[in-house]
Amino acid sequence: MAADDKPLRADAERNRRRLLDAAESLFCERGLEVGVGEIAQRAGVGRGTLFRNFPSKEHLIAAIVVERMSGAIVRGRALLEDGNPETALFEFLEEIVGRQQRDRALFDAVADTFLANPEIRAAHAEVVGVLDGLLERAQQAGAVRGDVSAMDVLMLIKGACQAATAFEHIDPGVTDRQLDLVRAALAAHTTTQPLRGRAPTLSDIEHAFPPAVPSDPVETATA
Amino acid sequence: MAADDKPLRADAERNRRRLLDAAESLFCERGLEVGVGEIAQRAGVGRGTLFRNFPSKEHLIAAIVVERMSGAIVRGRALLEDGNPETALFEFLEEIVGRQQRDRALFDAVADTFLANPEIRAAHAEVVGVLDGLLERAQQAGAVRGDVSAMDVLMLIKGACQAATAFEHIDPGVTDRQLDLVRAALAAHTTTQPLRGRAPTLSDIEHAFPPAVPSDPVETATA
DNA sequence: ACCTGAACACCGTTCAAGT
DNA sequence: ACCTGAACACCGTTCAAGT
Repeated sequence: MAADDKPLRADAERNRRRLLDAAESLFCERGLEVGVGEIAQRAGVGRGTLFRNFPSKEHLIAAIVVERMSGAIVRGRALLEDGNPETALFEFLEEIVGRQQRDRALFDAVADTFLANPEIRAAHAEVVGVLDGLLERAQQAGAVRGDVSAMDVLMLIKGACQAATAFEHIDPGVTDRQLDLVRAALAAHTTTQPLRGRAPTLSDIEHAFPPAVPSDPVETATA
Repeated sequence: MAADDKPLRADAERNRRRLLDAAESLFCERGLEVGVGEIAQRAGVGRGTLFRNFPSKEHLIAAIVVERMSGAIVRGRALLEDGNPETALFEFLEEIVGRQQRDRALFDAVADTFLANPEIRAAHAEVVGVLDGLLERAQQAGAVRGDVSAMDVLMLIKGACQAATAFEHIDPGVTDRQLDLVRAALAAHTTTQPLRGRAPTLSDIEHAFPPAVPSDPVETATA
């Protein structure tokens, strides 16, 4: 619901793209603290145009993150089609983790924006959906233990993501190494005791963030 | 090296403590974006006093993080004394992860500050040291696989940390669950293929951040 | 030596005026 | 409809004046 409702005027659409491209490359180069002024300048538009397209700088960041995530989703769907059940899951995990490496702090912002931004929540839900498909196939093939959920796995690869963003340029291979450890944790033939608690699910998150207000905090009338 | 060099005047020392306490509780309550003005006010001092004690807001945050980390270090040392080799390691991991839960975004800031702040690097090195001791004992007891390093483990628990900060209040038990998965990854009796790459070590980090300049970027002469 | 708060610089956001 | 850039608000940081 929402997103591409009104077809936008031609030049407006073009400006929006330019802003996204400019922001993406600037964020990649120098991190999230680049000013909106510089972004607008690089895009060849005024500052006001940026805020016409995106309600705030955070929304701009969120839009880029969403684009990145949908890239991963496409890859994941392809793996669901052809990939072999036993390995496709881990190829998808590598895909996700690999994206962290390219965009530095971009994904760090997700943790915060997560809470508020509905578009990111939607993209996240799709990632979990694809991951769930890949996971179930791997489980039915007997390659992965049956008592874990997609969100279990998503949390598990956080360490690999950190390795990718912070240490890959120092020690190439840490990321693969972390993923190997994740593999070991998910191996089906473990004689380890069963996991405590219940498998976390998407609705746990949805439940925590009700539709909510359009983000503007209600102003308290000053006596 | 550094830290408590000069014994500080009595009132100055007291102001420093008040600032740390005020900042700690305010950060806990409303996150890192609380203004320095409000922190100084809560501490009962002027804004200037804050910047006399801490070169920047980030340094203030770092100082709090360091205090928290040394709390964990104390606990870890105690576990090295008496705790039994097979379980002490995981008790320490629970200790670390538990701290994330209490302080919300406080530890998120570490990932960034990490790079620059030497005091945090020092505290971090101590954590790795203690963890290394606990890990080695567990390995010699045959409870944990022998091919992992302390930093391997530190990265692995990142997922558990995220669970602790973001999901524990929704689904109590996720953190324990994640730690169980870490346990499975570290189990000695895995028949999994060996890990790729080499075990990451502390000197990998040290090597990446040379003593460095006092943080002020050299100004480029104009024209 | 240390404290204070007014002043400064910077950056995200808005909005009246333009096309 | 959309674009623009000057103006605004906010916040981290500095510094001259005080004790």
